[in-house]
Amino acid sequence: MAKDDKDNKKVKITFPDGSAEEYNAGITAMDIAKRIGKRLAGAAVAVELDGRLCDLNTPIRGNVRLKIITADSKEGLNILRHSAAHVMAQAVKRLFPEARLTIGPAVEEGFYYDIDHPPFTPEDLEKIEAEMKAIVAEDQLFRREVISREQAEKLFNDNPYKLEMIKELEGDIAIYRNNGFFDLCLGPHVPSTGYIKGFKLTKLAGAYWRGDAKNKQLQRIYGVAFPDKKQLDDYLKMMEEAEKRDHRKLGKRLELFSIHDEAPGFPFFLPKGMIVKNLIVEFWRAEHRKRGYVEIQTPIILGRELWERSGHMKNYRENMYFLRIDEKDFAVKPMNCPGGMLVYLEKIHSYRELPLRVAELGIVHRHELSGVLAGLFRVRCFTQDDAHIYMTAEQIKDEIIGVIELCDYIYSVFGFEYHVELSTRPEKAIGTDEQWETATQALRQALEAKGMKYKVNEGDGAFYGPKIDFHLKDCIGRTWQCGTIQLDMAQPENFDLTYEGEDGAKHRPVMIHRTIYGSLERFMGILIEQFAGRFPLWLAPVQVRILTVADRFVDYANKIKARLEDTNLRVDLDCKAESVPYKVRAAQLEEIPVIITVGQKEEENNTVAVRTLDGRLKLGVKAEELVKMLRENIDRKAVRVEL
RNA sequence: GCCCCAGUAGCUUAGUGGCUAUAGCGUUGCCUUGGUAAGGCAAAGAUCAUGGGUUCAACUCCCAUCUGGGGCUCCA
Repeated sequence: MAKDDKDNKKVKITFPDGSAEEYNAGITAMDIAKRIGKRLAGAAVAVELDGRLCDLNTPIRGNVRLKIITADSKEGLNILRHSAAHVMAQAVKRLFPEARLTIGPAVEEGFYYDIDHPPFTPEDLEKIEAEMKAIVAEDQLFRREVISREQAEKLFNDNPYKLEMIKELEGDIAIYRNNGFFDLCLGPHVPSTGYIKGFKLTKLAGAYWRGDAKNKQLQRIYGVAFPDKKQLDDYLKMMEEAEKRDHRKLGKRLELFSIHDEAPGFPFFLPKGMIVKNLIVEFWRAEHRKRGYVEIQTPIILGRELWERSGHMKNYRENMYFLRIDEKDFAVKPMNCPGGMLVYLEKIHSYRELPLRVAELGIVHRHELSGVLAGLFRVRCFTQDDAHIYMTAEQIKDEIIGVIELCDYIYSVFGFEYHVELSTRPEKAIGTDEQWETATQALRQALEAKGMKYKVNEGDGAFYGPKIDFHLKDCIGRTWQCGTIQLDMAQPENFDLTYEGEDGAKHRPVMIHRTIYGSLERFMGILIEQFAGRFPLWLAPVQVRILTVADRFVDYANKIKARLEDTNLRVDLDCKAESVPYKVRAAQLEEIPVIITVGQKEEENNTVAVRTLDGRLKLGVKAEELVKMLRENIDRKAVRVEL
């Protein structure tokens, strides 16, 4: 790009819609944004010049493709949030000059900054927020400066973190100044601090330098930021609403599960939660049977030698529970695979049996760090809907595609959206480079064959192989890994698994571990939040509640109840001496999908009055008619009851 | 495990160095016999998470432990 031709030269600027205009060289994107302001959806915050993000006040000296970035776009929001992080850092430095800044990126909904300083208190947070408001009110300009390495090292000589970062940077170094504050930063930024209109500091946390627990713990301050106050308020309101769907609260209110001090991280399932759990298992079994899986169950406690052989003693020990019985060491299984291996080894397998799909709903125990436990999302004991598939190398791709399809189908029945990640070789790993390469390629190819978008997590695989993970969202937008497909080219070696090939010789099978729900517990947590406790009819613990208008209709109510129960519906009866509105309200609060009322009119005409959760009422319905309608809703696993 | 915050009837919650610790929901009993999101009255229900300390006096202040929440690290 030309540098010094700022004279009266014209530059040609091409816009994303293909149109082009000529301007005097040296014009800034800000000027252009002002001229075309009305055509922009939101406030201009930055610009993309030939595909590179730049500040709005960058002078344009050559022909370029130009795209104005507005505050309502994804990039625009990131820029705004990153600028908010700078403002926060500036506020912290004003209030706590001895604090050392490290890094402060934009994240989804907001930003954070990691700061080396003794822990902040919630009162400090308020002060910092007030100081930020002052800085925003001052509307300070953000100015980019490119300096040499030496200048940078001098400027940040009191900050070892920044010096470490400078060392890793190549070429000249960019800093941003606003008023007296400066920070190492690639940019771009919004033109001035006044752009940051709706923000709030949300939480304090400890975080390790470079994300490594061996390093010093820093103080992380999180905030959210939006282009205006209204969007911030909407966001805060939405979060408040979302918290009402928290599975921990609903689990208690709807009597689904409980967790006690006597067993932290080990959930109890209550009768209603058990109904839901059993139903999702039933569904899972049916779908697996259709796809040629067989099911086994292996012990929860297995001898130490097995874990030595599988490599778990070496690679997973910290997470395992041990016990000693009759002077012999045992471990409680953290994974199902070693048990599955023993089953495979029980007989000689032929190539004709492959792919061999062996499923197991295995209860596993893992000693997770106390700080990570979270309701049903992160527990120490969970049921894995595991399966091991043994196959030939040629079968890998099709098998993985089959699992991807099964996952997609099952999630779609629940109406879940998900995203996929591919994780590659971690530092702590067994197996050779070639094995890892082949295995990772196989997963990649399957994903590409299905045309799936995926994110790559370098070094995030299991110690025995690379994996594809399926992530589902909870009510506040956090994602949790549920389904997983893990290629394992190591365990078949460890256990010397073989099959007899067409040539009569022994061959090593390839094996995958996979789950769909991941953990029944975690999946149920997601399920509860997804439906906000209002389960579809086929999953509802109580499908129909019958209520009586007065005591003298209890006999008739019982007759109706027996009738419905004959068709396997889950029905209960409320004949409390309370008013109808009272009992209707109670049933609605329990999220019971169908409420039946019986009184004089119903008994005389041998009918019922049916109310659904949406408040709709249907009078004079015959019992057979109702059963037929409910069965139809259950059979197609309808999300909302339609009568 | 680390950082920040919290812990009062089954649930939601008031309270604060000082008589016997609020209230609503729920539960139980009685009255009411009703028509689609709360009828009335009454009773029972709390060693204020646990253990220490400070004080004439602690639910309240301090320390430790446990548990929970949000992050970090880790992971289904």
